[in-house]
Amino acid sequence: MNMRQTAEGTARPAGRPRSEKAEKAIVDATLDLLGEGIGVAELSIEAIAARAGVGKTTIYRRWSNKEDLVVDALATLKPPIPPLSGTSVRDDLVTYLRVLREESSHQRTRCIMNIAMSDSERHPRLAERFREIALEPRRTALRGVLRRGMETGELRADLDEEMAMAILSGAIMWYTKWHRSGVEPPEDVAERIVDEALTGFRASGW
Amino acid sequence: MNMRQTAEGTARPAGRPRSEKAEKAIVDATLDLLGEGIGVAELSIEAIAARAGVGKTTIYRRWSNKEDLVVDALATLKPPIPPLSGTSVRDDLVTYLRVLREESSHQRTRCIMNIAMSDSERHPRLAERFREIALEPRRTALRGVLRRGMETGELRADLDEEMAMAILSGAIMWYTKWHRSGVEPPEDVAERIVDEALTGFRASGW
DNA sequence: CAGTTGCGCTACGCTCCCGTTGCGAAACTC
DNA sequence: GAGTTTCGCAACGGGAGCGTAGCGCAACTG
Repeated sequence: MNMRQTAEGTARPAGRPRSEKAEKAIVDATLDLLGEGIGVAELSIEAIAARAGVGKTTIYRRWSNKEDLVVDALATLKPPIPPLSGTSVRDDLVTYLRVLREESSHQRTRCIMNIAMSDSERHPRLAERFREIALEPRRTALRGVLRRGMETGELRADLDEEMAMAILSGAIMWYTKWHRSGVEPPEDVAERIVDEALTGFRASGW
Repeated sequence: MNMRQTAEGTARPAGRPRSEKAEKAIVDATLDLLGEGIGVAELSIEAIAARAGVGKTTIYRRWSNKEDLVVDALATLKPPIPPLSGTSVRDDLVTYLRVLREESSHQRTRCIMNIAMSDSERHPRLAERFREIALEPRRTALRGVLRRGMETGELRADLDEEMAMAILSGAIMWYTKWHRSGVEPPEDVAERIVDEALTGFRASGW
C-alpha cells in the first residue's frame, strides 16, 4: 500500500501536498480583483497570481479555466441574512431591506452584483451559482416573512408572493442603483418602500 | 476666399469631406458589438473597424478614445416611450410596464442595460449619458402619470413619488432579470405588478 | 535514503490589440 | 489641373496576457 490515510479516511497520494494557504490566497485575490471592479473578461490569471503571491502554475494546476475559478471563488461568499424575528411583517421587511441597503454601500458587494447581473448571458454557470448562493437563500427568507404574514392575517390572503418579492427587492435595488448615481439612498428607504408597498398607491375611495 | 459656404452657412474646408456613411457604420458596428454582449472593456477598435468595413484610421480620426465613441453611440439610442393616454392611472402604468417588459426581451436592450449598470462605476460619463438619454425621459413620463393620478384622486395624495417609481420600475426589472434566468416573465407581469402595487400588501383590517 | 509532487520563479512562443505610418485612390476646393 | 483631405488597406513595433516548460527547492511517502 503506497497510500496513507488522512484523518477523513481518504487516500493521500505521495509527494508534497497542495498548499491550502495558496488556494485560499488565490480565491481571495480573485475576489479582491473582482471587488475592485475588474470584470470577468478582463480578469487575468497573471494578475491573480501576482496579487496572491503565487505562481501561475499553481493556479492552472487547480482550475483548468477562468470561469471555474470564478465560480469557486463566488461560492465562498455568504450573504448576510438577518434574523427575522417575526414580531411583525413590517418590522421583518424593514430589517430585510435595511440589510440590502447596507450591503449595497460596499463597493465589493456592488461589483459582485454587477458581475452577476451583466455576465449572466455570457457565463450562465456563474449566474446559476450566484442565484444558488446569494439569491435563493434570501428569496426563501423573504418568502417566509410573507407567508407568515398571510397566515396571521397581517397580509392579504391572496397576495401574489412572487410579485411582492419582486416589488420589494426590485425597489431597493433600483433605488440604490439608479436614483442619482453615486448618491446614497436616504436613511429611511427601507421603511418608506415597505410602507408604500404595504399601503398601496390607491386612494381609499377607489 | 478659399472656403465654400455649405447650405447651413458654415465654412467647409478644402479636401475630401468626411463620409457620413462611414460615421454611421462605425456607430452601428459599435452598438452591434455591444448588443452582442461584448463589454466596453473588451470592445476593440479593430473589431469595430472590421465590422463597419472601415479602416482603423477613420475611427481614430473622429474619436480620440473608446469611451467617447461609446458615449456617442449610446447617444443615438432613443428608448420607446409609449403614449400614456391618461384614461386611468392603472392603464397607463400597465402600458408603461408592458413596454419595459417587451424591451427587455431583446438581447440588444439587455446588453445595453447591462453596460449601463455595471460600467457605471468605471465609466461615470457613460452612466451619466445613459441616465440622461434613457432613464430621465422615462422617469418624467412615469412621474407624470403618478402626479395626474394624485390630482384626480385616483392615487393617495401623500404618495411618495420616488418610492412609487422605484417600486414599479424595480419590480419589472427585478422580475425580468432574476426570476428564473433565461425564462421570460409571464404575459401579465405588468398587470400583476401594477395591481399589487396599487392595492398594497396589507389586509384590510390592519 | 530515494521517489514523487507542489512550490515560486523565469522564460518561451503565440495571439490579440494598441496607436501610428505610408500607400494609392477618391472626393472635394479653387 | 493643382492642392488638400479622407478613404480603405496593409504593415509596423510594442505591450499584455495566454498556456506551457524547466529550474531548484520544499514537503511529503515508503
